[in-house]
Amino acid sequence: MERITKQSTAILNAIQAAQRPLLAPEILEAAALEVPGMGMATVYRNIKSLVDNGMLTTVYLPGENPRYEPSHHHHHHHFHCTRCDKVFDVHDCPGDMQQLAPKGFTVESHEITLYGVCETCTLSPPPPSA
Amino acid sequence: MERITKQSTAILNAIQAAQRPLLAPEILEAAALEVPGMGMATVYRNIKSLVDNGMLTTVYLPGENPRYEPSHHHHHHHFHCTRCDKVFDVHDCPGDMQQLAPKGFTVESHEITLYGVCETCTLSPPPPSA
DNA sequence: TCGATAATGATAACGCATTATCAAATAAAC
DNA sequence: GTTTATTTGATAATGCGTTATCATTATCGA
Repeated sequence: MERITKQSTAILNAIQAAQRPLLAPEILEAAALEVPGMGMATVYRNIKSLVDNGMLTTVYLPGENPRYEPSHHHHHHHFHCTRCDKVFDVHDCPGDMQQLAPKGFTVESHEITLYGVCETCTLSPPPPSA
Repeated sequence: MERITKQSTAILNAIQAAQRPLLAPEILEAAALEVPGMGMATVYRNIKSLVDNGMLTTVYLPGENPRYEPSHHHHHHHFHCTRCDKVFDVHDCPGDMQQLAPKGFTVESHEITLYGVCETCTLSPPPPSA
């Protein structure tokens, strides 16, 4: 992945514009708006390259396929909307978690996932069921 | 899964004795001590049945295969030891997380995973490398 | 503009956890 | 103990995300 192509540009644009971690199929969907006909393999190839470069960070959430976001290099968490299944960054953190662990255990890091309803879904409730 | 068999008994024993969530292969390993020659398919069949019954709860951690523990029906979290990869229950909780979410988002639940070194691994450091 | 070479797209293949299949073994009702 | 239906074990098959293959296309340095 040394050359700049329409596809690699569209993929990077999609990820940076999203402002939230995207699944591989979401990256394809967004990038294909810019470059119609783009293939899934191209998305995976570029993701792999960007992750290896350190430009992209892989976000693992419980029971979910990996998502990808630009590397932030600062500690943050994630909010998973149970309506639209989109994931958003949460920049706040309750801080040290050592006190939660059992005696004798040493906490080195932690991950927090919040679940609920995002602002968009709150403002756009689902249509009444038939 | 209506009949009680050596296998189903051993599987349930293994899960209840573990005092921590187990992966399917860990359940096989433990139950096979009681019933040698047990097959993986039997483990998956019994897990599925117990989960359907509500006896077992599936524990999803980021980037991990599902683990299983007896249904607790109380809110708790998990500690993942980065040395031995075992997962332990954490019964403490920092409480409501609404304040972490962005404006306009509603938090309905949360998951916390702690990472670090468990007591056993702290007391049994790895042997010096060759 | 040309040429070397890397990237793409289509598709096959892979890895791995999980599920289905089915003959043999076994639990439990009679 | 017999009978009958369920469970088991071995193994094939499945699902699905991801990666490899390879002919074609496109980038970019010369």
